[in-house]
Amino acid sequence: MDKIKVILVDDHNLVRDGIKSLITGEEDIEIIGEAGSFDELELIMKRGLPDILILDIALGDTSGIEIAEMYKDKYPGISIMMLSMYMSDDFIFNSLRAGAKGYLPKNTSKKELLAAIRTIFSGSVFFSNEVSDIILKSYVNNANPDSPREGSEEMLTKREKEVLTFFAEGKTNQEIADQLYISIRTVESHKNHIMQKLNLRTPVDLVKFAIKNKFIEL
Amino acid sequence: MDKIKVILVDDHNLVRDGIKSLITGEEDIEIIGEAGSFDELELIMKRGLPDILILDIALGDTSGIEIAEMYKDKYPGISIMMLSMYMSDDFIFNSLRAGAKGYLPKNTSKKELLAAIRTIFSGSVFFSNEVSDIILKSYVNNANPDSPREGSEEMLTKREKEVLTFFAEGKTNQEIADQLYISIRTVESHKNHIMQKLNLRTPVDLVKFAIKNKFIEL
DNA sequence: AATACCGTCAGGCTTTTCCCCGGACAGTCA
DNA sequence: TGACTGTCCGGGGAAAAGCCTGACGGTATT
Repeated sequence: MDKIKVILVDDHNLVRDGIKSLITGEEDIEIIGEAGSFDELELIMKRGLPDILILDIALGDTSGIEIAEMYKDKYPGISIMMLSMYMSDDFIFNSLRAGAKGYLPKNTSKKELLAAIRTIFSGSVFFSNEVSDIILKSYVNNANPDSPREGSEEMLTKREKEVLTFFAEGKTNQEIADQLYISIRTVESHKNHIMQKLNLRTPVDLVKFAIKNKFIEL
Repeated sequence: MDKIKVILVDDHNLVRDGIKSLITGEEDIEIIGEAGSFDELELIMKRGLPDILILDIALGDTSGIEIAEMYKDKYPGISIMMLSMYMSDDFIFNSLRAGAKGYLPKNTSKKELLAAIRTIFSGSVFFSNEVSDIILKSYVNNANPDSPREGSEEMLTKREKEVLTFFAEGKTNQEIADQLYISIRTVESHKNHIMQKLNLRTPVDLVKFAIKNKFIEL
């Protein structure tokens, strides 16, 4: 039987080594490549495709989510497992929406990691109890995690995102208006729309949202 | 010769395994224990003290920085190396102030990790080029990273911290005034003082500062 | 063709914040 | 005791933001 071919993508050497050390010794799994960035990944993908891609969600340049989205269409045969520091439901749902077949926290155990790889390879999806809990809870509260969720950045238009970014960088409405060559009224409109869409109350909430959703660096 | 005794503290198994796999095989270094939380660490410290403590800066319950501060006095013989996801200068300086003898990013190489351990054990401090760059740059800009630094929360009075917290929670000046039973003018004063002390320009900066320094949850 | 949404803009008004001044009082420390 | 700092408060004016309403052309979607 062929081994399960895995490519590892994480910009932290320590994490990559951790996974490697956990997998080494398993006879049915083989790491055929590893990368610390999207560019590296693209290179090694040319040398041979894996069955499973283990992707750090918070990759430096191009995020794991973005990569997953691109590969979902480009390589439909490859299953993607997301690796994340956090059990944030935002991350989980974004991963699902991007087509990931599994979501593992970085404090996972060897047992869980191997189970996840084998499960995904068999064509199923794998979520630890903790992750499924979060998914279930959100179903209960929120109906459907697929369509843009309440308070998710996907509800915002391109322009609104621009305005939000500038604002969260500390620019005044007038400065934003000047920078975008629009009237200050328009800026106000956009901000209002954002607040309504996201159900936020104060400018401070806007800033927090922008940080949470990585519009700006903290 | 005795081996260098190391205890590993990180709440991500993968990272711990990564470090372990890097160290295994080195004859002069021995991992005598590992922990995923401060409580666990306290337990294994009772069974024997290490020479070096490798500490994740972003530990779940008690942060690595806090632990370093506590141990600096409690176990002056133990050298602490901080491990961090980010090259943020805030993290670096907080680590130094807490008495850490080294600062390593999680994407460090095996070579650097081993060099760091051995250097610290020999009594020196270890910083990669990248880290020293940041430290140097800050010296140039900022004079002295030891006494309460420019933009450090230690410069704020109790009252100012209260005001900042309320503000970063999204309260208006008036609301803050009501809550603290002071005049809105006083609130404005406090805010002004904070901005001056921290050298911040906009209210948005205030919010970011509050988040960075954990006055509020994101 | 109708509907819905996006992006743009405006008037007019209120509220809030910002800025630059000033001062009072209490506690601490040299 | 004198100097300093923290905390408190105010005036007055300028700037910014917020709120509500209404509007118009463009572009998808259906």
